[in-house]
Amino acid sequence: MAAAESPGEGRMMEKIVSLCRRRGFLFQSSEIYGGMNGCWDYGPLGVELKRNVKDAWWRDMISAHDDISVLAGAPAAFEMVGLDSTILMHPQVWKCSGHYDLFHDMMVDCRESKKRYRFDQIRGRWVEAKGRRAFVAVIADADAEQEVAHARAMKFFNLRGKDADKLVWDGEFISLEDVGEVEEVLAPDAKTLGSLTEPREFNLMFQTNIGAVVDVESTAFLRPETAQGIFCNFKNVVDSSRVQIPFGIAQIGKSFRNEITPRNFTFRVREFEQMEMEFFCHPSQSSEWYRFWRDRRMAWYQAHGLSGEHLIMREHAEDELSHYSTGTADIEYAFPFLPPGSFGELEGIAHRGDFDLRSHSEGKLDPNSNPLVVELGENGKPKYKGSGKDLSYRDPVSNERFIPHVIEPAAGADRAALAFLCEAYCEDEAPDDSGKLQSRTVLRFHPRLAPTKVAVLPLVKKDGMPEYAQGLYRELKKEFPVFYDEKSAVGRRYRRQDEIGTPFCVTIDGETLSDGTVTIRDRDTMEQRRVKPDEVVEIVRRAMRT
RNA sequence: GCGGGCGUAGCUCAGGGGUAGAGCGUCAGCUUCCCAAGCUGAAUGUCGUGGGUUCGAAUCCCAUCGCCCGCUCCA
Repeated sequence: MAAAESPGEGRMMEKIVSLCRRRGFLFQSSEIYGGMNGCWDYGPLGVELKRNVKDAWWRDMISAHDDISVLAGAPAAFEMVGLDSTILMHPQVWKCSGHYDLFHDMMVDCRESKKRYRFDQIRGRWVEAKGRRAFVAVIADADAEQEVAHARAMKFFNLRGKDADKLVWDGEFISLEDVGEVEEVLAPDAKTLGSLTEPREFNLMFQTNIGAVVDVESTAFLRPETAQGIFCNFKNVVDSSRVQIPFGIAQIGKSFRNEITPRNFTFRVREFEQMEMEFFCHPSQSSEWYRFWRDRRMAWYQAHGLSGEHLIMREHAEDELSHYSTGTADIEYAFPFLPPGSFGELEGIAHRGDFDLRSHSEGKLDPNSNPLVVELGENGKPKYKGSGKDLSYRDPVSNERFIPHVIEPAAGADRAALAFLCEAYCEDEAPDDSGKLQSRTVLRFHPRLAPTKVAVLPLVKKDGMPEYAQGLYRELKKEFPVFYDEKSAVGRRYRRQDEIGTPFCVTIDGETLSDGTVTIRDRDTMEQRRVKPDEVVEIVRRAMRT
């Protein structure tokens, strides 16, 4: 096999996007109406791929999890349960989770410098010179803002150092929010006045209204992450399911973020599917559990085909972490659309301490406080009131009552599917029937992720081969997604299956009719061997399991 | 949101004011006992969308939507 093209080279991503469309993995949403930015539909093969990704995750997290053994690397045995919470939740959820503040900003654009600023972050001071008045805006730390403003004012009024006393400052530094005269503002990176646009609202959460009456009281948000549905149900799950700490609650579902610039195929989109798990444990063991989940999640991607150097784990440096967290790691993949050497996030594994449960109980905590305290509003009361419900946990053995710490592996299902797709994409060469090398496109999916597991092909369309093949097709179809194809030359049919990543092709030939054996062809090696038809199920099953 | 590039058949693209082309793919048939481009035949587009200029627009102009790249933003 000749050298395969690796991601990052050439027009790799264009080829993948083209293949996805041509073969029915992904289509642009609402395409017949011109498309919708940041929205993609999964076609017949794509939906199978993505569902296989989610199934593999769910199996690993929930249905195949062994509650009673102590897994390698784990501090103890643990339980796992699932959940499916709603997309619409009480508006207070997002205030206490921090999303409301984080995702809700007024922004201004500078027409001159093309930069965009958060409206509340721009401060400045009125100054007068040469009979003109200007509001010199800066983005700087409080102790440096006068220095920066002075330098900019000098430059703006075209003054020399000795004329510094001609600058007449008027008043103290104030926020741009308190300035009405937009046309007299010198934007932080501009040389002329009045280059800033009016402040515009940027809401990264999708807003809607509950009920038919539209008013402020009815405003609701589409969830920007699934995790909060888990935190809000923590008590319900504990009270109803007999789980004991340590345990995890997992959920797969759609989330929505009104990204300003959706880009890079399905990597940054406005509607996406998450696979999230919140793992609740005793604070004294949380660091061990963090390391366990971090390594386990990495191993999951590797086991499903991202085994090469395109996958990395990036541990956040100490100074990137919130003080209440003992660790955060991103699992990242070198997507072909990224510059060489850069990686895009597939999953974040975060040690979140007791931040979330306490915020939903006491009121939104100030993430910068240490120890964590409730963030206060201007009136000295909690900025966002919590539920007031006790979300602590009583250990039934020791009787100790504590607020559990949380380890959160949060993965993107669409991003994972895209990474598996990119990693699987491969162009190699294979000889045609005259021995000449021809290019071959093949998706080397892990058999568990492949949309179709087996193709059944009668070698020629005569001598009873189709009938025999159809019988085998029906038999295999009881177990897996199987494809039957009797059209055109067998070589071409092999290539078609390679291109959609079908791991096995079973061919019925003249020998089948005399001795009852079929050939099974391996997608990656293109080697075939003769087996009994009833062995096929076991071969495929085994490949999917490993 | 800003700047640049691009939208013609399922895909890759050619054409550049006078009523739409190629290759591949697809489909049908033939051939074929193992790795796509053998043979024969067929289908397919209001040239992204809307408007304007013109006797006439895929072609020129404007707007809009989408894609790609760079900024910006975002985890």
